[in-house]
Amino acid sequence: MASDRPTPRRATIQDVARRAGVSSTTVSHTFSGNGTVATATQQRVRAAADALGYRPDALARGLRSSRLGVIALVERSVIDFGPHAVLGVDYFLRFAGAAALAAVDQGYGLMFVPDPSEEDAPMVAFACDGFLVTEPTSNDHLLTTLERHGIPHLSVGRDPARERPDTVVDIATELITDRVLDHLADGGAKRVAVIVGTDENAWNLDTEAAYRAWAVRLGHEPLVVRQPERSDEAGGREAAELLSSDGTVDAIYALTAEHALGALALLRERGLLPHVQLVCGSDAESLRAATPAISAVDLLPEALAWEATMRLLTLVDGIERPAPTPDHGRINVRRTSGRRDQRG
Amino acid sequence: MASDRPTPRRATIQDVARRAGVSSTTVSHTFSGNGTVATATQQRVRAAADALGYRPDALARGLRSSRLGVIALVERSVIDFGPHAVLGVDYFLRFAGAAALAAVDQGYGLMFVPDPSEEDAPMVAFACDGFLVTEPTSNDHLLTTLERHGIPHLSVGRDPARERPDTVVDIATELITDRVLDHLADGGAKRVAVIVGTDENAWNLDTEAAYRAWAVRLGHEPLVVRQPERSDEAGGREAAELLSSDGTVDAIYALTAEHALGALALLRERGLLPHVQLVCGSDAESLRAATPAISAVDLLPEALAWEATMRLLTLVDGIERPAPTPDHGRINVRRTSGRRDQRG
DNA sequence: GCCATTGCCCAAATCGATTTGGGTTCCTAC
DNA sequence: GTAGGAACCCAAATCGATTTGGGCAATGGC
Repeated sequence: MASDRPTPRRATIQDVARRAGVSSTTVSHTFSGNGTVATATQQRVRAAADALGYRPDALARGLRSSRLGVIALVERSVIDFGPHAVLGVDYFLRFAGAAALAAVDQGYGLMFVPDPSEEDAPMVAFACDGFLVTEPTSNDHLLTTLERHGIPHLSVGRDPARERPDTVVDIATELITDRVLDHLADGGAKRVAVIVGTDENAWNLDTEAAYRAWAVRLGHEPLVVRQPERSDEAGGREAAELLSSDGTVDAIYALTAEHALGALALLRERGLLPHVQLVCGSDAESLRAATPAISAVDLLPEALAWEATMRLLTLVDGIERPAPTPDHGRINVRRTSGRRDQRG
Repeated sequence: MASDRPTPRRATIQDVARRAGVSSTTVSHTFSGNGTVATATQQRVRAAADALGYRPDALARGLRSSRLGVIALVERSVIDFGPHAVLGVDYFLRFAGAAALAAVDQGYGLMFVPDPSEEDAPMVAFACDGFLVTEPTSNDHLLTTLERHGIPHLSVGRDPARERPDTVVDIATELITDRVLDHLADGGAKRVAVIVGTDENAWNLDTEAAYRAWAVRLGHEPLVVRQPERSDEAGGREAAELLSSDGTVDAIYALTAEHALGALALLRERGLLPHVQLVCGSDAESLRAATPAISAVDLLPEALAWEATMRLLTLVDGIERPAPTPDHGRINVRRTSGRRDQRG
């Protein structure tokens, strides 16, 4: 049904060679820069190529050089939970979009793939030149496979069970956590509690660790509530209920947007605003649109994606690329946190 | 730097053939089902393949059969405006995620690409077996190229300047528009106005057309405000200001989430809620989280993506696939619309 | 004048699969 | 007993590029 049209066969390198009156080797050299080709000949070749609308076949080229020109993006949460169940939606789209743009900027394509080590994964997944894995889980199976096969890869956020900082894009969780906590203290908080998720990823674990260290440093009694990521707003509400019943908590740091929204709803009902501060660990549209707008950490997925893509490509083709921005996580201060005289 | 490890060369079909004591032809036939291979031989081949961890090389296979096993997704808005400027964020991620899952489900990969007809596009973009183009613009250049080359493609939403319904996934804009308008009328609206975008895509144009037809049918005077998509909330606010100054408008249908949010802000300030109803044409987290929560059309991107992917794959490989759901657009009624006795 | 170098170009091998076009056997039917 | 067909297997061509290993002039150095 698709192929009954008189599809005009794409021009090959042979066609160009014939038309320019040279060998295919010369055509190849003209475009790749290998070998030496007289200027006049080059012009003839290019003219012929233009006339025929020649574009080299990525597959044939890839077969020979074993480089396809595509990197793979494996977004754990999206793959595992399905697109409609993704938390912090903005983060993953922004990451994927920016990574795609960055890859394209360097002449590569970006492929969205499931875990290629699974049996039913499309074979082409394995043909990718490198892999970007967001939020690896503990002892991530895919990372193990990639390591064993010597395939270039980078994880965004570390695998908590792994010690390979050379293949990790640091999301600076400790730094960010400290910043948020200091910000809350600066806003007058005497007792900060945190709501983290239950997935075994570095974000959850490192946040909790950094929080405990901070609390110890300041002589606070740590107070951590763990709620499954998928418990959504109900989970956040529940956690906040627990925390507010404590009576001493005057600031909450919730990692996921859903939990923060749930917490906000409860705080509002109980009339605890603006006394209790609230900051969310991953910014999202929904936080900005909430009433009152919730302060949140912008994880800067674009910057992260750009850095990750560039570093991965260097791993892939050995070409050094401009250093990425060292920026990491910025607090968007809204109505639910900050100095007392400035909040609602 | 990446290749100094003693990468164990991947097993080829020759290796398997040697180990099983057969020719490579037989190995190929064993896996493809072509030709005839004795059961005993098949077992030997499979055993050898397993032992060597053989997986066919997608590139080599693709070169011969000119089918890579990858479909391309071109999301116009994301490509053109960049990931952080995307309107209706949820829609595009949900679409991309669902399309990726659907493709994977059928053994294909999904590649995120920029317009491959551009000069600087990665060559591999052209190697894809089929193309999904969301929200084509008027006289979309890419669609023209694909048509000319006879490459299977589908657009989600029609190109307003084109008459090729066979390559379009219908987003049922007329139907949805009627539903929304009826819903508003049902909620008591006597005069409905719409805020549409200025991009020349079918969504904007068809919505306006359907609205005008509806207004004529009911004897209303049509009232349309066009605001650039990128004017964001300020644009929505401005439009709403214009509309409310009219005095007779008691319902607004705004297509983009940003415009709806801007409109809401203004209505709230002017104390026009709940007298003036408000519905948004594309659901998003931010609408749900707004106060009061804004009614909106869920365009069901997952269903759309699933249908589009399946239809495209049928175009690609000729294999008929299960019929998609005929469902299109569902109104999530929240606080800003509906029967008077049920709203805030 | 001769050898070495450089510039320019090409034929053939290669990448790893699929597909074509036969070859063997072996069985059945007449 | 032999022709015709399955059943089974393989060598070689093919896909469209890159890469290797020369070949042939013209140039330069001695």
